[in-house]
Amino acid sequence: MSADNPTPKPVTKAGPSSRAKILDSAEALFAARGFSGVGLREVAQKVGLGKSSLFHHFPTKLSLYVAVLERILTRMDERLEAVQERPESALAKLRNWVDVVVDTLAENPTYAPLLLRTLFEGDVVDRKDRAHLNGILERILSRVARALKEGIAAGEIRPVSVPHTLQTLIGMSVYHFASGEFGDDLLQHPVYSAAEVRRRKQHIFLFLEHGLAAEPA
Amino acid sequence: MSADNPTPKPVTKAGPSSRAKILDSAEALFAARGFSGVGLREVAQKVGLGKSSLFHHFPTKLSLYVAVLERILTRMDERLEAVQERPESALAKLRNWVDVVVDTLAENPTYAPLLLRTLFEGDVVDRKDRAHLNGILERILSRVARALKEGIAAGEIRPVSVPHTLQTLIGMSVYHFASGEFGDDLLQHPVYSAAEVRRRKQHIFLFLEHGLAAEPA
DNA sequence: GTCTATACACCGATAGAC
DNA sequence: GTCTATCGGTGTATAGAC
Repeated sequence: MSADNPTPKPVTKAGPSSRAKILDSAEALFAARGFSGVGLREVAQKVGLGKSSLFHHFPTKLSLYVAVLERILTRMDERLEAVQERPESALAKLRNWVDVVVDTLAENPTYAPLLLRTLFEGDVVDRKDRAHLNGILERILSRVARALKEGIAAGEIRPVSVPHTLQTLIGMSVYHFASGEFGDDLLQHPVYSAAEVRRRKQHIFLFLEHGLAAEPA
Repeated sequence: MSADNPTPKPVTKAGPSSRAKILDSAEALFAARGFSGVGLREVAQKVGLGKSSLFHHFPTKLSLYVAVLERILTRMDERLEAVQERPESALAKLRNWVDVVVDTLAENPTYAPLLLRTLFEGDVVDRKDRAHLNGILERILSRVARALKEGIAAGEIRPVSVPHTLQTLIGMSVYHFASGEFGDDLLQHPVYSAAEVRRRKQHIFLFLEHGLAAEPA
């Protein structure tokens, strides 16, 4: 792919590398205004470099964007990988993953907007990069899909459509934390406040277990 | 607001006005690539006009964008208003609205991406226009919120957080139909195909009523 | 109401000095 | 590895003829 490491990481640490600083700044800006809405001029200024210096680290604007996404997806994947998968019930596994995903999104307010954007800004990323990013994304989703299938096979979970359920889970978590000021207005509290994050988790858990109905069908 | 009608509608019809044709073209392009990703040159070309002619109908690019959004929100609101609100159960009302919203999104593939975009492209629309658009949006959401509150008061619905439930409903409907190629890949069928639209509705209905659990708690 | 011509800022990207 | 200077192109928006 087009966002390889030019410098394979200075293990001899000496503060954050320029590359990391560029990624951080670009992540914040792309999350707020999308690929087309951000100019490299602005990124460079935020990093404290000249515009042309960016091209030493990333050959094109697109490669920078892809590198930002790759870092986010990788980090999310790593955190999910670290979750213990003891022989639990499928719903308990699901609950654990929701817990980690919500925590990760809540701790990194750039993640949800950027992830959601790339789902329908598909036009900007070309086929090759998209395939690479989809690979990481698929690792994440396949974990959940497997748990759903096992739960259904065991009779623990209704025979739902697995893909539609994945879409619902993404909507309940990623969309919520990407909803910006609209979400703040709706909740009448900041979406990213500790209290609302807790409420969101609770809402998702209970929704998964009971839906809306008050009395069991 | 900044997107008023210069020509207050030619009731003497003679084919679609330039204004309507501009709105149609802009809607398709903005849905696909967002505000910053679309140039007026491209819009004008799609309409079959010169670039400068657009400024006769809309004073700025932003006013065109706002006009597109306003038209979508208004149409959605009108369709929801037409739904009979007989003295039904709260869950039945909810079901009716989900039915109409999903149909409207499914029949107009530009709606979901554009609606979802504006939620976190908040920076582009200024305060005044945003207030106007939020007004229409609020009319839509308040209907659902009222039904939820009534259902909770009547003991028909669990004592959920109303705002969080609204977010979940938006995620389940708007996000799903905005998920583009990613959604197609996940479902392994086109999101907008008749069969998948039907499945989505069914999925939402059953999820609202039961969640995921197979056996009543 | 549509056109051509134009203004001027910014875009992503390159060349080459240091 | 960062800089200045510059390239060609496009961005929104305006002026003014028709």
